[in-house]
Amino acid sequence: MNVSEVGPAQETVRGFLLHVFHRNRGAKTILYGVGRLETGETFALAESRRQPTFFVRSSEADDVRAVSLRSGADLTPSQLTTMDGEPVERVAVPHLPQLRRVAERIHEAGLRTYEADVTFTRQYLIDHDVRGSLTITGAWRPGSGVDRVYLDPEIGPGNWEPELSVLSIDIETLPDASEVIAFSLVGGGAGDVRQVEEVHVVGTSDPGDPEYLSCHPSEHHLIEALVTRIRALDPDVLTGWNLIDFDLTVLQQRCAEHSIGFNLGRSSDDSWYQEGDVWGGSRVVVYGRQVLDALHLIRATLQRFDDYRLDTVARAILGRGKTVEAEPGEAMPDTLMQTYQTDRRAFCDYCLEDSRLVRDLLEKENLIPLSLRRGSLTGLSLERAWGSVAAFDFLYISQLHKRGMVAPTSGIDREQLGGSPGGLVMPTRAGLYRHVFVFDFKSLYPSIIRTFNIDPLSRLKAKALFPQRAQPGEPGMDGELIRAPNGARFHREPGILPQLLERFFVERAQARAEGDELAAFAYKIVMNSFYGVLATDSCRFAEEELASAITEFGHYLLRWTRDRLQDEGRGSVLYGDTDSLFIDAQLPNDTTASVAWEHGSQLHRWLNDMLAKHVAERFNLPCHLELELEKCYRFFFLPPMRGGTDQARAKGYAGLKVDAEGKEEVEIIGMEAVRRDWTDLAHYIQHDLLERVFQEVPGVELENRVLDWVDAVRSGEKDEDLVYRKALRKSVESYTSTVPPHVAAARLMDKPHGVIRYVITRDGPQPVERLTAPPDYDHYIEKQIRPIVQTIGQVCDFDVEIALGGTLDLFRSRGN
DNA sequence: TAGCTACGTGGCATATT
DNA sequence: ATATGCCACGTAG
Repeated sequence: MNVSEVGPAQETVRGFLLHVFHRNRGAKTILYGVGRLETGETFALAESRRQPTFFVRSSEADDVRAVSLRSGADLTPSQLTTMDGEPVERVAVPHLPQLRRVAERIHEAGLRTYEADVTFTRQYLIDHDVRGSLTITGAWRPGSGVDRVYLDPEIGPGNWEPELSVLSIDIETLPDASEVIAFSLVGGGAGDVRQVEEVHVVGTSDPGDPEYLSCHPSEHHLIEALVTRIRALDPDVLTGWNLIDFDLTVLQQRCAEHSIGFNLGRSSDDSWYQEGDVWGGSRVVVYGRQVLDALHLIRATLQRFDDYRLDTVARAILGRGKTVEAEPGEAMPDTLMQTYQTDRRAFCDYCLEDSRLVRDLLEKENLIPLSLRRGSLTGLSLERAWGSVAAFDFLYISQLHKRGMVAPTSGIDREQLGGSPGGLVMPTRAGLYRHVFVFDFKSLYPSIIRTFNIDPLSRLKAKALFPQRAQPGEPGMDGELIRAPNGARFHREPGILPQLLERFFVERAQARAEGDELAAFAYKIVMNSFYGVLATDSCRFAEEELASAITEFGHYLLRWTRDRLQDEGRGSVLYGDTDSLFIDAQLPNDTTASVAWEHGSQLHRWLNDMLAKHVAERFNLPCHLELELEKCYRFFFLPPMRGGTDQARAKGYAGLKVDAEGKEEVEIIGMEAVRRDWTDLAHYIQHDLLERVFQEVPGVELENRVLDWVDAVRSGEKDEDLVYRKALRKSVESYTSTVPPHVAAARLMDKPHGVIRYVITRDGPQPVERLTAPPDYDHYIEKQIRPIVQTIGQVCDFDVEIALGGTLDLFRSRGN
């Protein structure tokens, strides 16, 4: 090694870890980390001093020694305890595979382990309090795939977040994906590093070719070029649409075929693909980079789209889509092959645009910075930044360690979690109302957890003082303990979860104050995920009593608020769901927006004062619960259930929302107009009619409006709007008990998957890709228009049969 | 390499008139 | 023909 190349021995730099992994080298297991430094350089670190560890109870240590004799395991006493205060000993082994075997043998002997499932890399990050950002202190030397290599450096928490370089990739293949014919690369630079936009195809170059195009004589050369280009551009993140399950999978196969090393990473190891058993669970490991599939990211945001093709999502978000469209009745890959052969320019533009769309989508939705933010809160890599259980685990175990405790091993003979109730839905009467206020509890579940100190540890502490179970009933106090409506008790000494939430609430407010809405949003998502995690089997800290305590406190608070409002004559509660109350304050019809909002604000102050007083009096606790005046409807429509009763449906309503300035907007929640499995025809009609209802148009006008729609449908004018969209949530073959229409349509397709778009024709359901028969207009009038009209007709003054039935008969008699 | 429950609706398959 | 149960889906929160 050249001495002049060695950096100063104790220099400390800030950086960001992109990828942490381990390698079994001889009898040892070595940890590696790869990332980017504040200086812009890349780095790798190797840690050889640690041993994989887990814990066992000191009381069972002798039995453990007997069981793990000759396994290389080394037991040493520790200062740590289990969550219920039992001392533990540390079990260390030099080699990770041994750890699995030893832990298994201990479990088989009926002995308990702690944190035996916490991965080696996770242990390392938790112990050093590193969540992405870090500081590195130590000597380094230049490396081959990275700029600096550190051996056994000291690391600690950091506060620097990089601007990551993101390379968007798209490959084009023959229609059966058997051969790669082109690829495009877009992005790749961070800061002042260059951005690229390039397309590579198999073919010979031509003077008319666009500048961004490179030609390669064969698929072999093309793939070599792709691997070489990615490594040369050296991005932190690889992305693309369905990149993991299509592009990289195909690429790996073709690399194998051509004996080209499938190495897209920063180390000398080949990249590899792992199939996921759940949709979106697959991943690709590229050493030293992160692979973020834009499709997975978009799905993780829970935004809803008609389907998840790049074209559809890009049109919805960016307002522009793919540059080549499938010919009617032809599959996309075939149209694209046509283009490849006849118009290379168009083909290349198409290929390039696909990568650009992905880059622009991520940019517009801020998904990379958001993943980065989330990862920085939860200690997870970008790829896993959206996993709730893993995030909870990381945060909770980190805090347990700080309190001198270790967590139980996950997934070892834990009895199944019983169900716990969810949110409370208040029964209501259908109708059209005026001047309705919507109040809701801000971050209800996180505030409940914080206010009532709901936490695995505070429950264990309460149990120690008061072992017998309380009966469910009114919540309150048992001595100093807090008693939830489900009978679970909690100690007052702040638990880990409430403290984490308190810190997050504070940091979120700071982020807000600094105008960092992205960070604020990341905090909100993470805080909201805590309750769900406590109710799922896959989380080691979950307990039925914890989940029920949270939701049943929610029931209690919602009912309490409703009763205060009604008992004090402040308004009648029309509807409520989980954390919201819809209140008819019985204001005069001609109340202006500003007067209504002023009234709402008074109600709001009154409610919050009462709430704080109540929590103080009944529980002797500071109240972190807060009601918010969320909106005001000038008109509010609660639709009746289909059966013809006057009972309102739950989770569906519409209203004319009005802000304090008097600006009005129709809002529809949960009803047909916002459901993907209803046609656009139904969407438009429902919106149209509701808009008119809120304008108080006379019944005759509604009748005529419906007649117009019916005529338009029969004339063929609305054929575009007759498409149903429904997802196949399992494979076509596994629909055995019934054959619903979307499955019938799917069976007419080549390789049906995802969202099926179909039309009900005179020959039954047909996918839009294979449409042969004309639409069945009677079906649409009966099944899409009639139910919508009937729902509204039940609370408005017009005749449904005149609006629909008359025309139906008229056209039938013409021999339809 | 796993957040949750509550709810309404449509349509098919089957049992009952 | 009509009632009923069950499945599947998408949605609210």
